[in-house]
Amino acid sequence: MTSHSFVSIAPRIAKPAPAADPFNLVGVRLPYAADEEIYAQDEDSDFVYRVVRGAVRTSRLLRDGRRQIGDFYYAGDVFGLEPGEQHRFTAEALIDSEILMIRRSASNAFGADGADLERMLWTATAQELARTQEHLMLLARKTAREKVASFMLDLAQRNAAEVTVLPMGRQDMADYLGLTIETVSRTLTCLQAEGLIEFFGSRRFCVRGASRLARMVVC
Amino acid sequence: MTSHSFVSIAPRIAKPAPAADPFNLVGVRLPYAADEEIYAQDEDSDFVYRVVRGAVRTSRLLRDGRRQIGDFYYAGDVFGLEPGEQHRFTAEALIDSEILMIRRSASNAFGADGADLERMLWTATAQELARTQEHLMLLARKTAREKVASFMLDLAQRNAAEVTVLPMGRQDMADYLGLTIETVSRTLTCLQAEGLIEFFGSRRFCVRGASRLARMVVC
DNA sequence: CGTTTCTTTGAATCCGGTCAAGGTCCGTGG
DNA sequence: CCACGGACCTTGACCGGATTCAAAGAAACG
Repeated sequence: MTSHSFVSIAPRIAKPAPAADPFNLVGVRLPYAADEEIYAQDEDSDFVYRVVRGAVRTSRLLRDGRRQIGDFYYAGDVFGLEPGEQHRFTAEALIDSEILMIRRSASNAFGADGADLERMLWTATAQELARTQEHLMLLARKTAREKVASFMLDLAQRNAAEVTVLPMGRQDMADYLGLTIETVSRTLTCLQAEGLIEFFGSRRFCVRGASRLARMVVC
Repeated sequence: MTSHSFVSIAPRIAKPAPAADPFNLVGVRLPYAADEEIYAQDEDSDFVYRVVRGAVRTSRLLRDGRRQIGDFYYAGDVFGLEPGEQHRFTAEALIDSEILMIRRSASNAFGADGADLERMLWTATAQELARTQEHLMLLARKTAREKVASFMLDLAQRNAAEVTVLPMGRQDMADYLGLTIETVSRTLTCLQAEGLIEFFGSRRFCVRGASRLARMVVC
């Protein structure tokens, strides 16, 4: 297992100014190794998390072993705010990561800061819902080609650098896209053969035909 | 179009006591005919809605005509609280319905009542997220049989009566489950042949093998 | 290096989609 | 009351994209 890959991905949510950031006031920073569990499915928890460095996947296991990945989270992203009493997904570090965690109920104990936290939780939940809806469309109504193309483009677009590093393996991609690992692999080979993307090894790639790629992402 | 079917489905969220219910304080009731639009995709809106009587579907159209149904809502359910500035889905009445609507920003204008509204919005959004995640699992990792079985069982379970009436047609079911209308129809025929469900016409059915049906709903 | 794990490729299969036709339900009007 | 028409639903035959099973190839790690 690679445990020191460096990944630089732009955050999904702009970090609030430090002064107004509830995480900085009451958060705790913890390191996690690759594949280490941050919290478990069905575990109840009162925390919310933010990726400081690294990358995280949330996943859910069905009884018969089928696995679905809920989402991937990168530096700056907030996760773990599933609304119920207990987590419906497991969260694991994809690579070596640093995670900031904060007690949700802290919002009651702080005056103005509590309101800030509340507001942040609300915003993050709303974003989470929007992202889940987008994921839903992808799963329900897209072909394997479209799924893989969306995924690669999405990843590349939140990366300033020319070359993007995949923090996850093919199996994780497959479980996110609702495909098998073989289909993902074949589709990537195909996209590369068409000159839309180019791989350097199996984890590093860059987009060659961004506009052509974008055109095949129906929305 | 049948426009006066009677549907009795239990609400997803228990109605709050009238005194604490923000809808009763500032809501407006409106009637909608079958297939009438309540709000449109990309329309921006400051309202939240509750089904008083009837049933509603939210759906989203891709450029090339592919349609995905977000969810179905029945009496007592709250909908329309997609977080962004504008709606990402269209909402339409499935059958003749009565809808209560309330201005979201009303929460700022009312003291304690505003807090109640805020709390209700939060709860409803959280529930919406949970439901969307469930829908995601269904779409990504279930076979046609499992999808249809889940759907029928779910519908039957929130119905006190012996016979359940489907407020939507086969096309709507298909667009919800990520299948074609033919596959839905075939699968229903198959489930009926196996004695798991029984149809009386194409809209009325009851579950015969609830436990066998439940067993095929992986979760 | 040798071993293990991950990825790619190939061939065969199958589930669900597509295309096409027939059947049913239901409202309307003769 | 029955005949007609249109929308919706079901069924059949065939097709194709994705899965499955199997094996080879590449990359990571000790």
